[in-house]
Amino acid sequence: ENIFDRPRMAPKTPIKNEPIDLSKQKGCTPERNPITPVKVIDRPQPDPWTPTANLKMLVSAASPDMRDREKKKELFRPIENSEQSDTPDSLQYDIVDDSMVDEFEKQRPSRKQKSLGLLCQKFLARYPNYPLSTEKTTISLDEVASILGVERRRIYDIVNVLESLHLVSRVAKNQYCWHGRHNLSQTLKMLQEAGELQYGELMTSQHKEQDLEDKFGEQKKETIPDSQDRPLLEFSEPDCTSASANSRKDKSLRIMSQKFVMLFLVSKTKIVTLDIAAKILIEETQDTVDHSKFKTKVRRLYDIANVLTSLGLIKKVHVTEERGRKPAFKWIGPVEFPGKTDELRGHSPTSDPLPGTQRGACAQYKTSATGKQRFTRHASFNRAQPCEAARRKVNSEPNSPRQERQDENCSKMINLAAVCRQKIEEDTGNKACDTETILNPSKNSNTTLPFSLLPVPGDSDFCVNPLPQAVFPVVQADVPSFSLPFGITSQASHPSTPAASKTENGKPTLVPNQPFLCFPSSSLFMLCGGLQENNLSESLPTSGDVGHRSAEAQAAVPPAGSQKRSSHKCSSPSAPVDDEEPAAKKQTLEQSDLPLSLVVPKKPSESPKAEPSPGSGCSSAVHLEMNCLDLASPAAADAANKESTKPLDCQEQEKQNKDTDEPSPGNEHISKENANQPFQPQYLYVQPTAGLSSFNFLFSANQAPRAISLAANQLPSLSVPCVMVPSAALASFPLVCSPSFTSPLSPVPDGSFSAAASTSFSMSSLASTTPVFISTTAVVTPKVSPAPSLDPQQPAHPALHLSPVLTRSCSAVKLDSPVCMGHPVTLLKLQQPSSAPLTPKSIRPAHHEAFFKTPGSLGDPVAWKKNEGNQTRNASSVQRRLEISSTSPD
DNA sequence: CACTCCCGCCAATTA
DNA sequence: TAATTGGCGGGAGTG
Repeated sequence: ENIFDRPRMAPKTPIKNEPIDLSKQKGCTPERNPITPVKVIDRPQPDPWTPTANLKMLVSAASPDMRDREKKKELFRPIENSEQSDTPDSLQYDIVDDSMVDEFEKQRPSRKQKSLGLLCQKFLARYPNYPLSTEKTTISLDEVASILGVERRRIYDIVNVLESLHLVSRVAKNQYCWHGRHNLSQTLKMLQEAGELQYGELMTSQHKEQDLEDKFGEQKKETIPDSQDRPLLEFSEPDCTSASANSRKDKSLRIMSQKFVMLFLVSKTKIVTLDIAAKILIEETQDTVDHSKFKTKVRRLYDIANVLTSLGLIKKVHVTEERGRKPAFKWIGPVEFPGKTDELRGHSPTSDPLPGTQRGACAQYKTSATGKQRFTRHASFNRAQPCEAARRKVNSEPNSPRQERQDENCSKMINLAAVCRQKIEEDTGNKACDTETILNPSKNSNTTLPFSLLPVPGDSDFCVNPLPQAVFPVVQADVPSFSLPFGITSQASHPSTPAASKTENGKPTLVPNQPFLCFPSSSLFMLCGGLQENNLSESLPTSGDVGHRSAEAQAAVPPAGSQKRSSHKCSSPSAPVDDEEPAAKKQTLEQSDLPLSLVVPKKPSESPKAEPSPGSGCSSAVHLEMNCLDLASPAAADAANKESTKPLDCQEQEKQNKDTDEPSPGNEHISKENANQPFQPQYLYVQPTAGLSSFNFLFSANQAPRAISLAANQLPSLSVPCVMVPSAALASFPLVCSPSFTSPLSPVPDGSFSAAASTSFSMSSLASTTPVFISTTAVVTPKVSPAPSLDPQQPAHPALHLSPVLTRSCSAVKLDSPVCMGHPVTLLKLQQPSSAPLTPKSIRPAHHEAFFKTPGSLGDPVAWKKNEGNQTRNASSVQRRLEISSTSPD
């Protein structure tokens, strides 16, 4: 809307909003400026000051001015309104009926028009969900405020929440960097983990009965008044370094936002009532339970909820309890995050492929394990290192205030994550086992994990280890031979493919299709999505799809969806996806899920391929998400979407569009937008397994427009979009990256999109690579000479886990594929979604950073950070999964 | 009247 | 010290 308006506005009066805008605009944004005048003009001048204002504005577009204008605005408003105005918003641009319009519209933009939610949508509309890695979009608060016609204060409300989810990071003073949803799954995953630690208990109990409140209250106070809370808090903050510091921080909207999200992620029902949330969030605890405090908290929660709603992560619902109906919000975002992210860990310092510089860039990302990464605002670059340290330790010391805090938080997060991981590891023994979670994960995987790979069989170690530290490593492990199931791919594709593709949202298609390759030892992975993906598809069996969907439904509501899921699950092992819980339903996830499920089925098929040997092979499931990457192709996406699935994350927004395919899901889901992205092809992800160090990924991402195109061209020959190569491998192989790329590559991958880079990669890689890769599909592979390398059968290694999540996924896998179970099957899943891509993170960051900061600061930290970034990106991209179970091919 | 939540004062932080 | 951030809560719009 805004966009549209703008144009018009410019000329005229644009803006709906208020004069303010105009004024601002004038000053600020040149863009519009052109006309800006209008308002002024129009308005009668409102004021004397106008002139002045103008001057000021002109003089400085700067923020200060902005403010003034705000004040002025106020003045103006009346004027404007009276004048013409316009309708503010959208109403109509046309003022055709001036009279009518003016009167009505102008008057009031109505409160709704000014709502934070709407504002947030406008804000989000300005940036792509999955920006190319290469681009780093910077957001100028003043500019945005002026463009959107609101005071800066409001922008802070939005940005703070977005920052809590890592969709943006603060770069400098009035500047934020837009990251998009690439990292969203990771972030969510982290939050979920953290939330489980902190709130797990509560939620569980609470959920059961919805009355969380009551119980809640009780529990909280009794049991843990603090304990529970605290964790989080701490989480967020390190030690508390200073109480003082805390004070503000703690309350911070950011933290509240994270906690709020955690509640959803932890909640089985995925529904959280405001009052409960408020109670929980009032850390203070019991003491002050003041009513006023509660009230304030609720206000803030509304603010947060509005933003989250705009992001498509939650939706407003009402819970009717005995007492009556209460306002509540339901999580409709992705539920599972498979991949989790180990990203952080993954990167080991040394290994990082990334160059220091890049890292610096990455710094923003800081990756912490999960999401923490926040970047610190400005300096983050530097911080990268610290982060790492922090993550290890948990608390980082605060260096600078904010950053520190963030860092701290991160660190806490990290710590938590670490803990989780450890647990996982421990569990690992089971490795595969982990089941439950896993299951979910699987579904989720899309979302979350971009890549989760699970190694199944043999790799337990891998899996495990990886997590803890570097996630990636796993991969490295050895996968001796990697097996790729090319065949699989193909197989998969056949059958369902078509259907699948469509069915789902498309997104999957890719995934399934994708060929994935693993190299055993060397560890290479490739993922391909084909452009074609659709076709290819391997689609998994449809059923899978179904499952997904159902899953979605389930997630949200057990009832409807669940069945399906379960069934699916049951039915097909592969389906792992489903998790039970799904509560997850998160749409996004769900969406993802769907795809997954699709995938899943395939998996089986795949598996055969994959499967390498148990031990040896890696089985991993990788999920890739592809984000749509691009949004660019929305259209496509849309089209695709419908069915396709996938894209999920990215698309959540889109989701809506889509509709849900499924019935059940339908409910809410609609949102799924997933779809779209599907087309996108693939993503390349490189997982770093070893935290990068070990692997390099290459993605081709089709997705990106560019990429795609390229990919297409080039790829065609190849089917594979992505390839992963272990670092070692790289070394060995020339192809990997061109030298130059190498390092970059890794990063790139995620970025995949990043267009250029990735592209290049692909290309280059392709060319060179040949040796290396793998394509999944036969077709694809053509070039693949490498195939040989592949060894399909060889076991792949699973191992890529990145994050704990991964682990889960792994487990899930197991579950899923019972089939597999016996065998050492390996599964590969790729999730595109955000999560997976751990590796990627690094990549992205790099990009970003590079652009921005880069300066020296980059240093090491950067590298890993980059990784994170990359991952993120990856995640965002559409997810796709491939699963392969070695064993069960068909 | 209850639910939402906009608005913007003003303090904490930063630069 | 000035500017940027952002907590906070009054109170208005909605239903």
